Amino acid sequence: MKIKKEVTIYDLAKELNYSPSTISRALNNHKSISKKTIKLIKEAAEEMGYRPNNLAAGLRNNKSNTIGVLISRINRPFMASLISGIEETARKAGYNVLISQSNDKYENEISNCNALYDSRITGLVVSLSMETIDMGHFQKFIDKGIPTVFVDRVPDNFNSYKVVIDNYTAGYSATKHLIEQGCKRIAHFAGAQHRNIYEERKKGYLDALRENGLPIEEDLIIYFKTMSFEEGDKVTKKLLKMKNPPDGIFSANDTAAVSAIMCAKKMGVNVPHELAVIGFNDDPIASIVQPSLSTVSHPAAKMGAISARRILDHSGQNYDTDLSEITVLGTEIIVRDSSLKKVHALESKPSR
Amino acid sequence: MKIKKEVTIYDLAKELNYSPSTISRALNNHKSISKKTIKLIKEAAEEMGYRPNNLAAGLRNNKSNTIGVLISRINRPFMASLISGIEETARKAGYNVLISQSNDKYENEISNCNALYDSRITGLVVSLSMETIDMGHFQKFIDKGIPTVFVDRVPDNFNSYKVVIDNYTAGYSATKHLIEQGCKRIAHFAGAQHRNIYEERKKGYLDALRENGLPIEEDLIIYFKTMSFEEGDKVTKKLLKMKNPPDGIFSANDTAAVSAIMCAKKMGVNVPHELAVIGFNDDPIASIVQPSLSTVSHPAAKMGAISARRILDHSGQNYDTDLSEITVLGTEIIVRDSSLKKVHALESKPSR
DNA sequence: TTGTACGCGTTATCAC
DNA sequence: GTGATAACGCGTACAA
Repeated sequence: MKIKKEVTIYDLAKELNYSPSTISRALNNHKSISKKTIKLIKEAAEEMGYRPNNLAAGLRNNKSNTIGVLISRINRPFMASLISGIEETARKAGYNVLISQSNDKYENEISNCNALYDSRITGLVVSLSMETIDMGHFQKFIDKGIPTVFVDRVPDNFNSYKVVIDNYTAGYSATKHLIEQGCKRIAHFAGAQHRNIYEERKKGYLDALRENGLPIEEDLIIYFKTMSFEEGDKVTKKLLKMKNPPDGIFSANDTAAVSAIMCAKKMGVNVPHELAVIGFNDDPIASIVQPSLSTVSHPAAKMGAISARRILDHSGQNYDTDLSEITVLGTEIIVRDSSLKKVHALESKPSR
Repeated sequence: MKIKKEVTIYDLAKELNYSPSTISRALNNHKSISKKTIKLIKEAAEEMGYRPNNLAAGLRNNKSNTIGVLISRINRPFMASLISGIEETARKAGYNVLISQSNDKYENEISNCNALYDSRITGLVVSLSMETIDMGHFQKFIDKGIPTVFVDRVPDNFNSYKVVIDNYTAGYSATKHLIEQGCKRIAHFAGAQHRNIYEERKKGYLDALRENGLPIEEDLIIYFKTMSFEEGDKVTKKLLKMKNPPDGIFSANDTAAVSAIMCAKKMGVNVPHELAVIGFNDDPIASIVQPSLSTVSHPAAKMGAISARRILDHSGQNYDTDLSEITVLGTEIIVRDSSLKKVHALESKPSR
């Protein structure tokens, strides 16, 4: 099979009797080229099947119009939506998106960092792996003035752009909601505490208890390792077998919350009346489980879009590393059936 | 903020009193360089913070060690897992992954195709948009010898690598399963028929009915536009209000199947006894809904891995466009509660 | 408004 | 085992 030769600006130049520079300028809508010439050249380019070579342009400009994304795992609803938001925004601006997943391993995060750096990405969007504590591998991006945006799982000891939700307030509100529903002994499914999103959610939980005169019981705070369905199932079983079981659960993610609901049902514990549950993220499963799971909305796609925006807005300018701008997005408590102990005036509660 | 200058092989050359070519060769483990020199140079590179420039290497070699991915939407469980599989395989081989989503629009697919082409990707993995009929925009990849792999939603009028599941057999088996459970009037939620995955599933459904002596009723075959939850809800309501409603549903995706279950419950129709339901994909919601949804497994991550493999295996070699190798993966019927009319000897049915 | 000439960082080819 | 050189395709300073 014969492989067709690439059409370059030189071919166009020869064909149209222009110099390569004129071609280049025309294709980039340079102001010094007349509209007419631009049109002529672009049409010829189209016709001859010319396609720009991003590699060459990137080498020349020392940047590739590519946003790098470094996350833990793609196949999680939150992450997929995050990427989707990034991609959409980037694409509209003519940028490409390079993705890599760390699988929550520190080592992978480092090597992926390098791979992305080697591709001379224009900017980087990161959601830290569970393991990551040291941030040294990100320094080279800062040093080279490559805008770096941390999303959701952000570091607290590293100066850079950050896009987060107000985890503290969300945790507080979720807990408060359970209290308002009449819960007296609320358990908390907590994530790894060195990832500050989980720490903040727990702080909100603790403060909500305190401010409402409820005692804090260490037994009711469960520190999860993975927050998986299996882990949630095991933990819930244990909790419900206590002599004095909790009457509410605030889980830091939906997966564990859903497992709690299903476990409770299996054990004959009524949700929400004997056990009210609220999760976090608003994953699709939250509206499918029955009773449907109350949860905290997590604007994943929006966070992705904002992160991409941060990078695009830097395009060309120098990157001021002293500026550590933090964007904090609000969340909303989504009340469904799993926490509705009191029957309100509401006739029907939309489950979706 | 000062931006650090890039360290290049020239800097290394000057520092170590070698020529740039030797540095380049050493970094690429060229056989003609002694182990000792290689070690020396690599250590110095590490120490001086050298990082290769993929753009330059890509320009020189006319390929970028990057796999391009073109799909409809990232935030669908199947697609996210597919990408995850591609990324994992690519990463291990030192390749990057560039993603783009068409949002099921033909126009977007074309422009994304161009964007990926412009980045001189090594290979392309595609799952077609719902709208796509004409395949012209993929021709340039073939012409240039860039291996192109179609996954799941593949064309039938275009010669190239394809990775699919056996949709016909899956559709047949799913329907057969419902028949074995005693269903006599089985409805089918069908996807857009010009996407052959849906056409095949329907064919399997039809043949299963025929071969088991059940009549085919056009009223029971519903052609969906989006296969969304809302659409499924509406359709199910209508079906169940028929004078002679179906006693089974085979849905071409899980989302619509789950909506059918939830709709039936709302209307007081017992699932599975009055209405057995089986879906397709094994999305997370399938094991959460109650009764849990029987479905067809869809090895998304594996399909991604295989697609990436196809491309990697071509690395360097010429691409034989006459070879249209099709990889067909098997599927499995996952029996859960939504289709279990007959109580089998099984004591407990794992819901997950 | 357009052309000339050079360099971005790398690697393959040829020479020694 | 190593060095010199050209070339990949493009963008831009400088010149005209």
